[in-house]
Amino acid sequence: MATPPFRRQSPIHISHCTLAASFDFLGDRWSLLILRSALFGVRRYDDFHTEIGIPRTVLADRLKRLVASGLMAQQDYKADGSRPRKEYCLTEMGEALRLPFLAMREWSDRWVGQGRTPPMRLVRQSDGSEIHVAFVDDKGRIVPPDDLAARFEDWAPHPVDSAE
Amino acid sequence: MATPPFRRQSPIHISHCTLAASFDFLGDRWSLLILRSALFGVRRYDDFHTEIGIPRTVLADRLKRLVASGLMAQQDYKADGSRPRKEYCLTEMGEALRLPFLAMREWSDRWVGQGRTPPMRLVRQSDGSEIHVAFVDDKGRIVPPDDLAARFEDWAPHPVDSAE
DNA sequence: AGACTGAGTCCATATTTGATACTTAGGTAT
DNA sequence: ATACCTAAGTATCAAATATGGACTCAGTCT
Repeated sequence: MATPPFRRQSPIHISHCTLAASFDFLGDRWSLLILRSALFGVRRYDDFHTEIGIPRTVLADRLKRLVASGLMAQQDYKADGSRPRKEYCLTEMGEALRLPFLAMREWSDRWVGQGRTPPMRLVRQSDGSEIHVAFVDDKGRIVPPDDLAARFEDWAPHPVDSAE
Repeated sequence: MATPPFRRQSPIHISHCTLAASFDFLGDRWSLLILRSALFGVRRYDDFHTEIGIPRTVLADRLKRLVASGLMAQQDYKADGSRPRKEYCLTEMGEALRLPFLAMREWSDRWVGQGRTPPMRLVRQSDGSEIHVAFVDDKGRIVPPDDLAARFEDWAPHPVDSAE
């Protein structure tokens, strides 16, 4: 699977592709940056605003969409000396993005951060050993990328309802 | 690392974050869809156009950006009975996106494709066993997500030059 | 009561998108 | 050699989105 053969069409039609469907609600720069911050633990409107530099209108819109698509949920909180407010926390669905985002981070550290020491490393809490994202088979062995193959199911087409 | 503590700021400033930088050139719906098709083996302008339904002007723009950022390269090709043309192939850098994209696909099959049988599975070519994307440590053992920790380097800030 | 603050909304302008039509260049058939 | 065909683009322009600044709102603190 290292490099796929030339094709005129993808084997999965775009209207049946959950990956393509997910790009509808998280496939834009601002949503991705919000999710990045959220995965680091940021939760509040103004914190997203100042950290990301996103226009307030766009932030309000994106948070609404992220909540609507189930990635984030509003929660009440109350800081001393101020009135109760809402914060935006990742749901289990949103939290599950950590693996793909960390895979993406390894990619960007390697290919965008050209030789610079990555600012963050992942380690095993228990013994401090370095951690990476990789393909593994069902016996827990690492699979080299060129031993990969794709199997396509014969299925009655059920279009993905574009979660929007 | 299961759920990170609440923070007012991300530990990595956005201007030093290679992940955030990469969202500049691939963090939009169309670029992501083009890359999805490209990872399946699609290479030609008109094939992208008809498969994705992207407006021709936007396609031209996105291909230009993807080439400029090093993810794709133009190559000559010649089909029988027609004149030489250009096609857009993934570079090594673009090909390396397969892992993060497949991680993302597993996520979307699980969370967007709610219980439906995923249209594609990854298997080991050699023995057909099922393959997934996971965290592994340097001894090749799978790491459960809650045994993960992040280590931040003390580094002199070198802003990521926004590859644009 | 009045100032403060986080969390938004409103509005005018600038940019991007999307749909359709047009252009280009070499190969092929006549 | 001429006319036609096709993939790969450009041009144009109305409609949709994004941007940035000002404005609103509702509890808290003084």
